Amino acid sequence: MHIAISKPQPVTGLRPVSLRRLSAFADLGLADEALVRRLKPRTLANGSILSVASNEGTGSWLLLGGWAARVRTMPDGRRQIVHLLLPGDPVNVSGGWAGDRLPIVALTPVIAADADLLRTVLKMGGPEHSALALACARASWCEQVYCLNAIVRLGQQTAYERLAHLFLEIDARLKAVGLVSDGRFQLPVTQDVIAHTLGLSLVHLSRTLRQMRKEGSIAMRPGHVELLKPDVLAAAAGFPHAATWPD
Amino acid sequence: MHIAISKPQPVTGLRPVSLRRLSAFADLGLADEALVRRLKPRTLANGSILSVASNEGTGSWLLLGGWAARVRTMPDGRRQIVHLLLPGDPVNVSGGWAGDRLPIVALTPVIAADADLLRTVLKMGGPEHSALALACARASWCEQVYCLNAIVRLGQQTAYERLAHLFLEIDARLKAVGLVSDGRFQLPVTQDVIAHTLGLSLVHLSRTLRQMRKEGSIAMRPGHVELLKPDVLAAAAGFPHAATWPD
DNA sequence: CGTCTCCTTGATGATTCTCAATGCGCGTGG
DNA sequence: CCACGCGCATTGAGAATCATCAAGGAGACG
Repeated sequence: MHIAISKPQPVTGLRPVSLRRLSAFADLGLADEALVRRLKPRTLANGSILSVASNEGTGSWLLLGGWAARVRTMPDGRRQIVHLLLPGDPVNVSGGWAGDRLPIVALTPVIAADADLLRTVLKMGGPEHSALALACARASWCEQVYCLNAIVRLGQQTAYERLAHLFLEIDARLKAVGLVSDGRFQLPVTQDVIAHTLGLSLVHLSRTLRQMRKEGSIAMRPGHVELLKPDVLAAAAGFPHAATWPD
Repeated sequence: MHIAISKPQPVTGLRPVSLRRLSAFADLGLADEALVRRLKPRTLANGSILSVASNEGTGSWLLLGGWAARVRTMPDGRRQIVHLLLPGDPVNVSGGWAGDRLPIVALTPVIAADADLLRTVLKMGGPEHSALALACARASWCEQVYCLNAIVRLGQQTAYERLAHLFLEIDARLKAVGLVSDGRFQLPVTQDVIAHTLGLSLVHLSRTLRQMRKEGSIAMRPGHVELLKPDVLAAAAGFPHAATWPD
């Protein structure tokens, strides 16, 4: 069963996916929406570097389509995907999050709105964009929660459990931006990517996927995944990925 | 070779360890120092809960002696230590860090200054304590970096590599507050704690420690560790834990 | 002296990795 | 249109890492 590289996911619905995502965090005003809409979308090829390590103030984006990841590479070449970035995610917009200093790589062709302007505006702290600033801060908070979850996943769980947990997390995140239909979501990355996210070898991940398929817990069509038995997966995942925010 | 539970580490030097730690991040003014000194130290028994999950605004501390940890427990009882808290660490003082929502458990008897007042004062954002706020924010930043490092450690490294990396991290952090002398630092926790930090079984950690001892990379006396061959350990650790901060 | 906690060690088994080979789909160029 | 190459997924076999179970010992403490 193959997972094919696909075209960037289209912007569905009337409002861009970025606005749908951010509105879930705060009631955006008209000025907020206008500012977000003004940001220029760009298309980036698979493998592009969206952001370089230790280079602050550049590489701010609102991800509109396609997947990307914060990656850490070790001197001997081993790679760990620290966090997956999905459509709707703001990246490097709010300050104060160390994850923003990790390099970001496009895992598929990507459409992203250049948010350097947004970052600059929010940094000034004007009250006219306080709702937008709050929304971005909460999105950043959620990303932190996902990273903390990753520590538990990698430290305590088996391959099967890790995969179940990750699938549920992706499902929930994509649902939040309306990218799950009929219980199916697009998985536009190779198994290599999932393996690097879960700290597993490609071969072992492939076997774990097969096991889930044979059990009937999931179904896969090229480039897509369907969670057939979310309760079974949730039982395996063991702990939730709920990302509630403070304030 | 045994690692004994020991008494809380004394506050060494003229200034409390918290001030030594924070001064490394920013030039504290007299008002800052006075505020920190005013916080009341308390003694907490081993196993005490310093902070409860999802309970904001309470459980702010400046750790003065002893070790604590942010812990995540799974429904079936498995535990992962997400982050170790060492003497000098401010915890739950700055806002905006999701790690502050994890439960904190004392791993040894602990001396900690109650920092609820500090948190409140900094939250008001007055300019008279901007340096102190900056120092706390940078400490929080460092903690985030350690958590991101943990993801790579758990996802990509072998038991030996993880242990080497953790020892170097602890060594560097304790050095920063003057708690390493003659290349030796206190390790006041049981091997169980280290195992839960590294996502390893107690037995396997014990064997890995033995291996390092036989190689002569480390030496252990009850409650203490000495890194005899830091270069060997660094080569195994593979990636640095440098925590530089922005702004 | 007995008990308790913690560390150590051995034996065994499960999980996971690595190496290697195969096959499928797809694009490219003849 | 077909042959070929390439990237990706799959599968098998064997080995390494790591976990679990179990037993024993050293030290602390009452």
